[in-house]
Amino acid sequence: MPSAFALIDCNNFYASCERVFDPSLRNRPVVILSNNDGCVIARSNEAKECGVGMGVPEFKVRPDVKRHNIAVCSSNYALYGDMSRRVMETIQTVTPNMEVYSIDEAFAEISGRDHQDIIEKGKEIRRRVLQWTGIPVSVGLARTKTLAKLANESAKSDKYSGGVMALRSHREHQTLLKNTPVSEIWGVGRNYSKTLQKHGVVTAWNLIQQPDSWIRSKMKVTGLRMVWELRGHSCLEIEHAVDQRKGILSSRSFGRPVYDLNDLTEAVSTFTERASEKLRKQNSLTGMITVTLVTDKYSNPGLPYKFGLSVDLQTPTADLSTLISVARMCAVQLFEKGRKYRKAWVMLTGLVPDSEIQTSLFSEVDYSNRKKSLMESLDHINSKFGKRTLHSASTGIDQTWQMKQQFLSPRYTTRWDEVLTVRA
DNA sequence: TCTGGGGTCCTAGGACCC
DNA sequence: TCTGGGGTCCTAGGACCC
Repeated sequence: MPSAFALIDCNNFYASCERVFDPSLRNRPVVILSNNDGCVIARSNEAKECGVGMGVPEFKVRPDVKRHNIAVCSSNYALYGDMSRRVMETIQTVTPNMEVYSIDEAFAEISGRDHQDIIEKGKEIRRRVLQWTGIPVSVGLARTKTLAKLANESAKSDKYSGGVMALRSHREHQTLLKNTPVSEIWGVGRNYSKTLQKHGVVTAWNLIQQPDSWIRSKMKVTGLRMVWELRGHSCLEIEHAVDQRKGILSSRSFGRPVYDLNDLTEAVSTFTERASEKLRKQNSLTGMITVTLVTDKYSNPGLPYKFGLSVDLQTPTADLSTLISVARMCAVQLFEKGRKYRKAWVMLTGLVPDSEIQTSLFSEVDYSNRKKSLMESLDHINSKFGKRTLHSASTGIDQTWQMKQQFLSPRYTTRWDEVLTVRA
């Protein structure tokens, strides 16, 4: 039975989520800002047409916002995360063999009696997701994941595709590669793109003509794999296992510059709290914690603006108070009076499953059963009654450094007190 | 004044050992 | 005192993704 890889991608996902619950946004350009309302991270088609660029700082788009009556939203990850789950569950009802690739994308393997049957299933995914969740998606179908990505792009840009595009014939394959600049290939970023163009490799078609050894020397094995995929040899499979993260990072920019050690340790404690929550959620312990303080990188170009410190924990742990005390110690050591801090991050690495605690010869086991059950109760209470119901005192009360979210929509689908009111 | 927050994989090079 | 080669492990950094 023939089969194909599908890439299902939500159109302008964040903007579409906002529109599901606020119909007044439907015929207006919409942009979504990053955390801290810093820059544009998503745009509706109309906003793209108004010339709003991706990643542009918020203050630079203000004139456009005014001129074109653009709706501006802070990012609402509680809403987007929940909508994403609904979309993924819907896709799975059509094709169980799927991989959640990101918050708004999924790969799937679709088999059918023939090509036409496969395309019909692609259309069914699109129809069902739209009907069940209100989110429009595009579907690209091809022999490899990388080609499915490209097919998806043309499903989006081609008005007549109906949101579904399949690469079937040799000719279609060739035409698409000839029309695709290297910079648009999945796995080619800014740097590789520059190198390739310098050597006269401009389109995907040019790229697949190059000898393997040349590609490997320029773009390593990952690049070579990608080129094979473009040629039509599948090298990347559907990955089901949601594997464990290898590192956990928690960080935020501050809503205002921070000069004070107290504010800084408060923030670092908060990020440690969040990171350790993620750590326990995947049943891991961490062996190393890194705290980094970030100052304003734009005011002194060229000078160091990141200051980090890593501590080997001797024995892996997931205990909040241990982690917070180490993280605070790092912050105190890194802190220098007079610096203008913009951001901090806490990274946990050297993760091990909590079933495999290895006790170090020279120190006590940190993550005792007593601590473990304390942490379990903490996580349980917070998941039942809401985040930060119980939290460490060191994370502060006022949190005046917290990020800005001036244009936040309600968490319609995950909080009872913010559910949409149809008629009040 | 104002510039996101997560992640992954790969490689080079240093430390160390035999 | 001089010397080689091969292996492993770890880390930093660079590339990429959404």
